[in-house]
Amino acid sequence: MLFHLNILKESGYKLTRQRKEVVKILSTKRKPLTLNEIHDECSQIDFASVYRIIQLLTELKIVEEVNLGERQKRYEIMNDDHHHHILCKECGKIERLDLCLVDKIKKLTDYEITNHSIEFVGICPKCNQS
Amino acid sequence: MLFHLNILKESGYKLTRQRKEVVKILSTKRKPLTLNEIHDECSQIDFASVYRIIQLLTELKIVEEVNLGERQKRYEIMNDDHHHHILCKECGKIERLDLCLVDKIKKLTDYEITNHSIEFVGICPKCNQS
DNA sequence: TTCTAATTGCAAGCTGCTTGCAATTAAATT
DNA sequence: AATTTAATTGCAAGCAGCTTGCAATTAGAA
Repeated sequence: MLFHLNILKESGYKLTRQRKEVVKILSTKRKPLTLNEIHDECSQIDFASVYRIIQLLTELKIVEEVNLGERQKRYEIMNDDHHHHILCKECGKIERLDLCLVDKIKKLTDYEITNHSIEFVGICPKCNQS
Repeated sequence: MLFHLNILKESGYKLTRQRKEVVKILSTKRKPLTLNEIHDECSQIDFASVYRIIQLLTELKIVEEVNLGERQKRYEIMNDDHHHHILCKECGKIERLDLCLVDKIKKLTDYEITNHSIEFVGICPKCNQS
């Protein structure tokens, strides 16, 4: 929380009531929330501001985008414990997975896995030259 | 192509001009396309029909959803060669990865990986009971 | 306390689906 | 081959979730 606010400050951004509240919500919940869920938790912050704050926090790597193939993206506070997620198709519950090797997953969880996705984003060699 | 059309037929769906054309486009391109890209390739098919055809093809597992964290989902014809993808942040190029173990990826590609996601979808034990 | 550039709230607009419904059509039946 | 009818399509309208321009507000430097 304080650590994350420092990143904001040190990067030259103002510590507004709105930014502090959004960071607080994400730090408390510690799970991937949609923009709407974050907005719902907020007292008196416009949706557009939540949107812009989350954009900024993502750029600064204070939060991380989580994409579970739902209609909307989710956002989770970033710590140094890299992990992934598992989503229940039926009830929508999202749990956390602390391991990321595919083969081990089925042994590690009691879920009946119906889908998984492993996707990478990066810069291709051609783009990397220029 | 014919194989995929048979699945449609055997599942009791009509082989319409529109369905055949969408399957043909996906079979020819053999890469993940957005609804808009599919619609653009079509001659005279309404967007809503493309949408409903893709929904059906996905249910029948003739096509597979591909989620690369973009604004829209993509859809790719499904064969028995399970694979994943790598997207270039700069130029948007999407390449195919025939391996799916994370650690090996960086050695297997010349991309500079900036993000990856491994997400699972399934049925949680509680939902599985009921 | 004053000042000013950064930030916010408001309102309008956009993209990418999603749906209801009447018209059309594939294919089963005659 | 013609008829029939339930499935499928096109059209048009609508919606969720984001995105942006701009005037009002405010954090924090002076």
